[in-house]
Amino acid sequence: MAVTDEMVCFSLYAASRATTQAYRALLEPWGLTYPQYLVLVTLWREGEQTVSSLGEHLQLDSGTLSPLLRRMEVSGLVRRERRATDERIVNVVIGSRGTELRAELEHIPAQIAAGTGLGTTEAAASLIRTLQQLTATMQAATEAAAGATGAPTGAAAGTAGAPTRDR
Amino acid sequence: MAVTDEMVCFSLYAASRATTQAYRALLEPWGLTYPQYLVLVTLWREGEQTVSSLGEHLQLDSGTLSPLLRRMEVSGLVRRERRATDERIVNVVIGSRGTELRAELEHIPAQIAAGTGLGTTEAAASLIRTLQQLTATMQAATEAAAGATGAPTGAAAGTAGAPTRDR
DNA sequence: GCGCATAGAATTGTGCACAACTGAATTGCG
DNA sequence: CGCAATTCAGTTGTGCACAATTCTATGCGC
Repeated sequence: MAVTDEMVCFSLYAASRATTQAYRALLEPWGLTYPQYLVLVTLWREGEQTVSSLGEHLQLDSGTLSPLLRRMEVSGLVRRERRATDERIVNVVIGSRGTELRAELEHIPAQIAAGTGLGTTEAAASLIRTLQQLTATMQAATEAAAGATGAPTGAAAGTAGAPTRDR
Repeated sequence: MAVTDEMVCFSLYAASRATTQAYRALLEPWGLTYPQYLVLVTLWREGEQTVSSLGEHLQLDSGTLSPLLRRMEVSGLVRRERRATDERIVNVVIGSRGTELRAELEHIPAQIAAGTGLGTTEAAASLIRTLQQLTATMQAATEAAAGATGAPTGAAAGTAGAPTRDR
């Protein structure tokens, strides 16, 4: 039923803010935000990244990442270096402070795990699957809607409205 | 396992942004944001609210609601009236434009429902229960951490506003 | 009545998100 | 080669979130 589905969205919205809040409390001693923490974790696990590849991992665009990475560079968490062979690309590398924090923040995942209240790994895995499927479906729906809005006359438009994005 | 629980948090974060995005696409013709839509729905369903009671419903504080309601008042979506018997309290009432939109936005829940990809009402209800429990647990954990000022390394010493440089 | 504590909303300041745009570098095609 | 199309990061502008603070009105004790 429609109203129930809207409640799903609100519950997501509330739960997301509650978890971000939990991270905020845990990360506050280091002056880190949750998105900054996500960048660090990505670099620790995957190594050097471009701004775009970070954006794919975290599903964020340069409008969000650029200022975020600038702040992280100022505090020595990361370094940004233009790639010599292609000056358009910026490589994001873990910084000295970022390396230090890897050990200091080791306890965070366990603290979060304790806070979720999800007893079994299976429950968590199941929730992840549901959420990922929801995310994918919603993104597809959004793109479909974007193509349909704007009240196009339906005629003309031989120019193939979709900007052909391959992922 | 700890890493899995962190993935739950990231999935929540991603799913929340994906659903907000879907609402953005649907609400864009009316220039509404998702939080603004939530305020309208609350007023339609519950009637006149104070800023505080709205905050309880949506789990938002006055720092978020005050500017949001000011913008909504400018566009005639709501009205704000200081209560005569207690000038501290501001009653938020649906505005003329807000009343009009009730009919115009009637289709939104169904469109969202179509986008969730959650087949049965039971699946949605189950997800809602899981998310609400997660929200409650995380909020409790956050409050507990705030009270204890956790920081297991013995460091801590907030110094909020002075990011990094805690040595 | 007076003073102080408290409640409720608004303000200030920071940091995401995100749409739209800019600007530089590179690629591709004639 | 020459140049238009594309790619990538950054910038601009708006609107949440949220901590911390401020401002006003009310309540309470004396």
